[in-house]
Amino acid sequence: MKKHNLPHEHGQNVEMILEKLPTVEECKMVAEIFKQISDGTRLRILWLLCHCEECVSNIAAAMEMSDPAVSHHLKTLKNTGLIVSRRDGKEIYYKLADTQVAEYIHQICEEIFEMKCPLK
Amino acid sequence: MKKHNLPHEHGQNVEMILEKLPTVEECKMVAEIFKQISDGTRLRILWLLCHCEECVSNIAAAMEMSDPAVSHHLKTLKNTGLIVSRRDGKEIYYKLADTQVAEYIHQICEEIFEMKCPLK
DNA sequence: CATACATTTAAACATATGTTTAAGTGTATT
DNA sequence: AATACACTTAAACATATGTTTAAATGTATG
Repeated sequence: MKKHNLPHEHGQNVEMILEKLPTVEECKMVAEIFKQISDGTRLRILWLLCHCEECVSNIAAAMEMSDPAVSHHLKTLKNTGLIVSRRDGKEIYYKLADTQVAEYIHQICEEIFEMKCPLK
Repeated sequence: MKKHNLPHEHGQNVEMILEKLPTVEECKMVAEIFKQISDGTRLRILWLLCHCEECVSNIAAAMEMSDPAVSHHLKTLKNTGLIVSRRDGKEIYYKLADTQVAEYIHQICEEIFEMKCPLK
């Protein structure tokens, strides 16, 4: 239980809150997940993979982006464990991972898009 | 309704899904929100402001960071509308904004920390 | 086994991001 | 009005990130 020496003392009980403050390491880990959907392109790719399994060329075509650019994003999404891949012949298919975190991010995507675009 | 000419045709009905694909602009907007919690430091600051209203010096002390660094993050959080500020004398207090999106991000923070740290 | 296709890797680049240091602004106190 | 305090701004910097182009890898097909 670390003692936080705050320069100012106001009425509130901040010490108690600071005891529950997540550590720098915890925050880094969690932020890493959100970093995946902090880029418009990658969020869009992830949205697609939340709704179907697709190969790289098709994802690239849907995004109107180059294959290497898409491949790069797929790699980071995969490294974070949000998506998985399988090879079938010449093609490699990507889709959302079947994990608690991935499903949670999926849910967040659905909800936040509804929130920002209430007319749809 | 745009026609997406995909290079490959697999069994699934991707066209129907692509019609619902959020636009580049929508994704950029939404990603901008997640960008706020895609940095460990900023996520930690936001966590704190989800739980109390505090002045810059105290936030900086709690984070063990310099005032300007914290001030910079507060500015971007404020620009995105996730936090608000008020001056009281010499000090400026920041806290979570009272909006649907801010409350939603708050909720996400709580849940994801529980998810990543099930022992707490 | 040579060729074409699907994807990844690597190098190069431009841009964005987070932090520091120093200077500037605004508010209270004497 | 001079000083101290709280905070912001600006400049400078290092690092990270996203994209392109070209080359490399892996897989199927004639």
